[in-house]
Amino acid sequence: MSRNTRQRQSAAVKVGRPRNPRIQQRILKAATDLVLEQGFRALSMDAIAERAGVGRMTIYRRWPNKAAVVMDAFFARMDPYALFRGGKTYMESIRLQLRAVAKAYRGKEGSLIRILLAEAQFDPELASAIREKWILPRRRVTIPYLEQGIRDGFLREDLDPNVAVDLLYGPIYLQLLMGTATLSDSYIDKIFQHAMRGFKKA
Amino acid sequence: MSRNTRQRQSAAVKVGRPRNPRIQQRILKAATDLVLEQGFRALSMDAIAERAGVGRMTIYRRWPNKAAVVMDAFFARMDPYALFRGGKTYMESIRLQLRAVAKAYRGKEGSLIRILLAEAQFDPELASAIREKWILPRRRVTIPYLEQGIRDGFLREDLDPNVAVDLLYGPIYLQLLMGTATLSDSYIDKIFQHAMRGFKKA
Amino acid sequence: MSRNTRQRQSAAVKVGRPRNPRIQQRILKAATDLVLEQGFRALSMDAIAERAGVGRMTIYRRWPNKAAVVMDAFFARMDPYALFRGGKTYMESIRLQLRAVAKAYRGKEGSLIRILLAEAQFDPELASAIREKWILPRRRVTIPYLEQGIRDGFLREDLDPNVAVDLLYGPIYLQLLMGTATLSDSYIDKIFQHAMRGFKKA
Amino acid sequence: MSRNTRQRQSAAVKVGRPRNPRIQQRILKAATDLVLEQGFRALSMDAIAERAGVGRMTIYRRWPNKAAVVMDAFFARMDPYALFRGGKTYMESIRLQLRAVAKAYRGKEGSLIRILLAEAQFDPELASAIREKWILPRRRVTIPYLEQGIRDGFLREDLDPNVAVDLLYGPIYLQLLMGTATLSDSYIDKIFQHAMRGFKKA
DNA sequence: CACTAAGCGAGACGGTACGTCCCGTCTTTCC
DNA sequence: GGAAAGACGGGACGTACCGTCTCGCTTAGTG
Repeated sequence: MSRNTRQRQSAAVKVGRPRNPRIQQRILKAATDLVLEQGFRALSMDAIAERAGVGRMTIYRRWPNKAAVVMDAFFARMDPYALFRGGKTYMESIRLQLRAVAKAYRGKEGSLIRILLAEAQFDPELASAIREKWILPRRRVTIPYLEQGIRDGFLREDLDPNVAVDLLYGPIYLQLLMGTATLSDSYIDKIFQHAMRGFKKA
Repeated sequence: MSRNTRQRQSAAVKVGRPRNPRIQQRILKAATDLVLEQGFRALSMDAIAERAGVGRMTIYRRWPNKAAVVMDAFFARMDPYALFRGGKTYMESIRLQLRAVAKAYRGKEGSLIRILLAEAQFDPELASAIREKWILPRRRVTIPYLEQGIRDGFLREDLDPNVAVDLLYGPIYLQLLMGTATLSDSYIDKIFQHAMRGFKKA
Repeated sequence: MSRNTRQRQSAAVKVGRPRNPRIQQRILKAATDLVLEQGFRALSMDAIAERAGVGRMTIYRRWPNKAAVVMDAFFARMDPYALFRGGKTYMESIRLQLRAVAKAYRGKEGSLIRILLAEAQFDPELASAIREKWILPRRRVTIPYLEQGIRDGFLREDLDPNVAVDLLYGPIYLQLLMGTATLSDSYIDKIFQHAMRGFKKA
Repeated sequence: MSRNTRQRQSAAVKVGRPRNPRIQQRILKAATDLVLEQGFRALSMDAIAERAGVGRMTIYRRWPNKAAVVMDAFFARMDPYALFRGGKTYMESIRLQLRAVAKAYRGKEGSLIRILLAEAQFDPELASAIREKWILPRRRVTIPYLEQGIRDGFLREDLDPNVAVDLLYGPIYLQLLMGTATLSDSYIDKIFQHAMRGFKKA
């Protein structure tokens, strides 16, 4: 599986007969554009179909509902960012991964994931899909870094990696959903720094 | 009963002529029950009205949409928890406040606030209402504690109180929305402890 | 009972305690004005009440529904025309009565009676009220004239007075409801003349 | 089957895409049944839709309001009666036409046209539709007969055909709306006879 | 003359129907 | 045989009135 995972199976799209991928793309683009231009409230299946110049059935043949469409639209965009690695050190990799996520969320992907997270509160299947396909993969990459850090004696022995990940990612999602701050790189760096050093004076 | 919430105006309810408060309560109870029993998707104005034994107009006279109803239902329940203080020290107060929020979110209030946060992604007015009336008040209490901690020499001088609050509350909302962990007291304590000490070995 | 029946009991108004007659008039005027200005579709109880500067209950205290209000508004205006007599001969009296009715129907009373006849199709009580209080009184005056005409040898022996009345009044109501002609005096005279002479060449 | 009603377009139904005619019939039948069973007041779009086993939108796609539905239901039933001809003489044809109308009005069609005439008092469009599509066609057939009768020297030279038609049809509508008599064949014959001979003794 | 009973405005209330919008399925027609 | 177009059953929306009710305020009539 290369870094950019070509031939990736779509996240939510129904399987079956091979379907015209051009149409798929038109639909995803239409959905994305509509969300960005008019917000999720204006995102009806009718609207997507009309914008994509497509029959409604053509959408339903591929996705079970509009959340699934948005989810695929999100993954189509997020793929390149997925599981980014590259820092010189473990902790640097974590920081860069945080930055990568934040950068994406600052852009169009932020609008999409916000919708997905919102919809997921009403749709357990969607919730589990997001968790399995988006949230957990990032954790699964991060946690071993932290464990390695502990083994290396760089991080505290009593660090709970799961809790640590929550501390790092929690603020990002808080900002994403509540908009109390911007997900700038410097904000991410502050989160990272504060988490590393702790609040208490040494 | 918190120190400063007497005579509190309902969060979202429209004002105007005096209205029968019993009916208000019946509506909020009906809405809460329906949400908890059947989820937000089953929560229609019709359903609330029928369950409450009330005409639909009676609801619309008070709230502009069903999210506002749920918001008031949430505030009616959360009032006692609001802005809890009581720790012996500043930091203890923060920890207890976190616990109080987590405790509420473990119960029915969690279902309500999840829905509200989700709806808020589609409804800027609701988003700002939640931010102003629920999220920010907690921050406004917490930040002075942190500032005092800095002045007292207990917390690092370069601590950014806003970032610190995000680190403390972010994980709670992450768990609330993603359900990757339970908001147990011990989880809260871990969050608090990790944030205080930092990840790095001293 | 004089010709113009002062102290007339209102047609449909509920009895009971004496009520302020000024208010009654304001309501009837408001109802009439609204019908004439905006048509019956705009005639809601709310609209009448608002226009009359009156509470809705004040109307319901007096009339059971808005048709009854319109009916009283009609009678208040039609009273002077009621059972007009005055021709030198019997047949002349009939003709003048037809003219009087037509004249009223050309004016505001036409709008009111049209509404009443229409509502009466859905409301048997109203139908019978109109029949008893408006239609039949006119017939009861006309038929003896016709019978006298037969006895006098002026009208055919085999004339059926009921059928004859229908022939005279039928066209008026047809025009009122279908608007295929205007209820001018000359139209009435033609009706009368045609009915008297018959279609067939002598 | 009348001479010139083939390919007749439905009276009020909206055009556009071809629609399922079975559904159309189900709707009209449901509407007719409901009117006859429970009266027009019980005739709501909801009730029609439910009775017909049809979504409300399906009705609105075809008719702008319930009066239009009833109008089409009326026309669907009245088509066979339309513009009946068949008497040996002109006057006989007129009489038979009157009888045909009266016969229809004695039955279910009477209930429908009563409702339509009533509604038409509140709905100018409906009024003009009834006038153009139902009332006037009958007049347009009758008047030439009368004119021919005049030319043939059978009817008076000073007969006004329009007035004459009013004399013949007026009583039918008077009875229909006021119910002061039954529209029996013998009543129709009396109307016809009285109109032909006139009231005055020869 | 004050008191009290009612009439009154205002409008909240439970309820029904409206006409619209969208969902997810189905059917028709074209390519 | 897939796709566009859109009709279809269904259900929620938010509005408009209905007819009833409950509030205070005004206003007569009565003791």
